[in-house]
Amino acid sequence: MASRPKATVTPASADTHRRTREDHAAETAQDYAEAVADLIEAYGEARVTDLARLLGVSHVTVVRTVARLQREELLSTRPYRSIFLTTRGKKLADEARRRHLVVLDFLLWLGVGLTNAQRDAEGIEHHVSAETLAAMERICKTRGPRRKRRAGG
Amino acid sequence: MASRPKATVTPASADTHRRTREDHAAETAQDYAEAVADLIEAYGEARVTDLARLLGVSHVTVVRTVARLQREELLSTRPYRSIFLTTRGKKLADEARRRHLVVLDFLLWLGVGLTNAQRDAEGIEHHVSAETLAAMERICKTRGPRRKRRAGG
DNA sequence: CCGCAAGTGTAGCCCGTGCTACAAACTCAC
DNA sequence: GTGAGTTTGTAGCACGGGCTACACTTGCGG
Repeated sequence: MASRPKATVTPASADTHRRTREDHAAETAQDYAEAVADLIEAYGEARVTDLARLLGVSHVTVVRTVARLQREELLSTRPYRSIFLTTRGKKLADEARRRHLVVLDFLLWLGVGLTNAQRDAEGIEHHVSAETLAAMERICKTRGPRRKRRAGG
Repeated sequence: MASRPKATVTPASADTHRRTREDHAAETAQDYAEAVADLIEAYGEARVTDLARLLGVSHVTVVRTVARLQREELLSTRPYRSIFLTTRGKKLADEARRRHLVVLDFLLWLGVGLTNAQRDAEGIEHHVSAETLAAMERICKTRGPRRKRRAGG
């Protein structure tokens, strides 16, 4: 195989593709930060069980992930106590929510129905660069809300 | 905590969040199918090493993942031989590439620079529902390509 | 035909995230 | 204060996917 023209795929493509464990872990972190912020806002505190329900996983998974995020200083908690966001965690949550909202708004602007817009926003928000996010914001503004009547679907 | 108002988060939110191992595995499958298709087109065959380079992971990772995808009948290969797409694999690759192109085109339409558009498309393509994809296509067409001069940056 | 480099495969490790089953702590009501 | 029910934590398993180190094939060039 030494002879065949090597797949001289530009290194860039590898870069483009590379989505490592760290990326996934970072997504999880954002989801948790966002969820904790939501719960605190809604109920005054975030508990393991509520997080589990909100995120759709077992409480065990939450416990372990919260432990990891605590190691990473995004959350803080003590055994059998509720969960808080650290300063860094708050920042992360804010960014995440902002992204989330921008993407969601944008999808609605695009004409996507609420249900799908919400679902897709969850997935997309972790993958939009600052540039794309800015473009989304811009277009939503300059062209005015084009949705309204579709908000139900 | 039996008393406090339970986080009566709509079950829907859990549904919205739930992104399981299977989702990740499915994304990987799409990436591999797409990559294999690309390599076959470009070089006539897909080999482990080329895939590794293209995807930016070690050959070992490729070998194991290819084995899994072979189990799932998306790819076929034999030891030390090159890798083929099964019928199902081809179908998956086609869908993936179509999505990819639509998303990429759309991002360019949005005014995002090529580099970021490519990177973001990689991430986003796995998370757009059929509805969103359709909306993207529609808007690209009805409003004509608004990019061109920005394709470089 | 033989050796060597490139390609491919295997062993074995780590980590994140999912689970069930079980144990411990907590809290409320009595 | 105590018991019951809820919540939280722990043990132990599975799996995907990342890696390095090492072993084996392959195929080309001499």
